[in-house]
Amino acid sequence: MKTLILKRTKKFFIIPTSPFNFDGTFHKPSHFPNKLKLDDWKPKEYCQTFRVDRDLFAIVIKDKGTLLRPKLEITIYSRANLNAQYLEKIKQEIIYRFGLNFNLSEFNRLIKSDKRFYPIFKKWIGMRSSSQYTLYELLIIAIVLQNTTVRRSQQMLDSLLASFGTKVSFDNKTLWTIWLPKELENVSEEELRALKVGYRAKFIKKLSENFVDGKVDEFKLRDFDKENTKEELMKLYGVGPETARILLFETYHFYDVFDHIAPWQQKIYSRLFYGKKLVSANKIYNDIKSQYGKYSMLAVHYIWEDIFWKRTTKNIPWLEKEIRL
DNA sequence: CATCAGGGCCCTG
DNA sequence: CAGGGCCCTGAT
Repeated sequence: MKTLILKRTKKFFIIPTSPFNFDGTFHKPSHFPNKLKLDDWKPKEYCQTFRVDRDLFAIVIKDKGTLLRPKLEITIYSRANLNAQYLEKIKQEIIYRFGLNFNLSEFNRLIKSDKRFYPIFKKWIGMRSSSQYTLYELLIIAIVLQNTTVRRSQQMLDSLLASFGTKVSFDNKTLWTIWLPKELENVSEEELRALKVGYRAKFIKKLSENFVDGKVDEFKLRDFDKENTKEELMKLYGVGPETARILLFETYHFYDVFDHIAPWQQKIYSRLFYGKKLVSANKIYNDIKSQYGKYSMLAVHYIWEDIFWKRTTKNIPWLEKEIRL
């Protein structure tokens, strides 16, 4: 097992667009927690391992501002000394991944006319859709989520990390990071299957090859429109419409990717939006689209994360049943 | 004990 | 473009 110790530090500040919600942006309680943690969070402070190209860092982000005058203090932990140019690159990467420069004013006006859910929106005003990960990293997570229960997804990611991940120590903390695509080059499908990832072994193997071969350019896609980005993502082995949708929302910050509702999502939406056990997917789709339009997925995200936040302090029986840990 | 479906996708006909 | 099959696991 590889352990990386990061001792050198550099500090800088980022001013996100206002208003900004620190905890809602840097912590998404709906995401599954595995044992070998990739990040850590407490109110006003967030840290994670952080890949930029082939380099590996750790970052600590602290909330040093307010909702309306936001300010983030970033500390980068690295092995080598970082020059100003490289620091700027890391800074821009943080800004992109967490959507720190997005203008949400139109969305913030829209939610005011929603009498029923405005109290919830108001709690999270300034929250962004974000992905702490590189494209490849989020794809790996999306693949272990496919066609299984959350408990098994956790197990799969943990055993993959234990075999191929890197342990990173910094600032009296230890977190893990996902391997690079190239590091699976000499790993066979059988070895992956031995980690009980099932038929996903082939997906992980071929997907990693796709990245090594340069079949996709994470950064080029940032300039593509939604349809083209989706098309490019779906060229990757193991990526279908649902996985593409997750990436379009979290990695590429498209706010309206509410085009498909899976049965398990349908059950949770039914409770959230109608207080009923089951409402037809078509009705949910039409209602959400007509109310929130080009911010449909973002609006759903606010309501969705809110119930998972509530779940951290109180038991919600129907939700426990639906997420099937 | 057996059967089944799950936070989809690939492949076939 | 509809439908079967897929690795494993926990629920029934």
